[in-house]
Amino acid sequence: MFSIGDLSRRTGVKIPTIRYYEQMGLLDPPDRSEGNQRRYSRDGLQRLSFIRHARDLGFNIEAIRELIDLGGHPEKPCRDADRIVAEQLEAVRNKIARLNQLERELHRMSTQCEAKCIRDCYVLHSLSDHRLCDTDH
Amino acid sequence: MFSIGDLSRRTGVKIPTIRYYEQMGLLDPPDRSEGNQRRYSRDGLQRLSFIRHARDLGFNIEAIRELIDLGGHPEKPCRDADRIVAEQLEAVRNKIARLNQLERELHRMSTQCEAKCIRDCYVLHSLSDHRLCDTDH
DNA sequence: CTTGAACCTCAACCGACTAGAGGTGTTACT
DNA sequence: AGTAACACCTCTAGTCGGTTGAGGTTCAAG
Repeated sequence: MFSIGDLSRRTGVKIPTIRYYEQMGLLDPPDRSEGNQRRYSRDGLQRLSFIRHARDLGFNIEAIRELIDLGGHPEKPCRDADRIVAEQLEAVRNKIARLNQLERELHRMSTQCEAKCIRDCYVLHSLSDHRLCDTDH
Repeated sequence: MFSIGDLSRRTGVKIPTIRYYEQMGLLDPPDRSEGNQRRYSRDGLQRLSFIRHARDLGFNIEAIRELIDLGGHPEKPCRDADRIVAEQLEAVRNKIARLNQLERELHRMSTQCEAKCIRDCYVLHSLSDHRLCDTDH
């Protein structure tokens, strides 16, 4: 049996976050000690590791709930799990594309300013005037 | 003079968001009509465009506040503006690096699963077992 | 003068936590 | 058995950057 602190140390998930996951229904309410403290089984630990890993990969709480549900129905086709991952992959790729645009724009801003004072600062001018931008955003 | 709706249409910033920016001190409280409705000058419109552009580039409210303050002191050196942009550029690059890792991992998950049902689904197995990952996250 | 769209304020909500107050349980050591 | 230190409990409120809705007022066209 593990205390909430044990789980926290083993998974790297902070204690209040573990309680939050319980409240959100991602973790089943564990047994309690005589003094009402949470006592987790090895299953509870594995479940939390799963959640941690999924969060690290950027899945939101709702998606994780779905993935957990799927895990409870081993006979079902894994089409749904594939779909959830595919959606997440697309979301990540979109973010990357967007951030690459921003990176170019910011890099351009930071290298083109040769002014000595704010009055002529390229940074502030390009923030004020969209036409100085490369990409449309 | 522009109404808040005019500003919204011209900048693409939603009306409650404009009021929120005012509350956050990014926009000066504008004049009001007889009936207490906001009436913006061309300056107000430009200020909001500036904010919109900076938000699009990912600057947070605090950074935008700093940039606006800098704009009010044209004689100062633009070192501070450069620093803010450089910080943002680094933050964006870090996010990109992280998302590229996730992209690889998710892509691997989504292509390696050839199972027909959840029991053998590679997706769920790799979420459960960190050792199946390429990168450390 | 009326109608309907646009506007006002205020409060609550979103996601995914984090922080703090005020109180109780557990454990190691004497 | 007592005590000190630390871990844990619940509950509330705060974070960021907004969004949503209720309930009421003003504006502009016909």
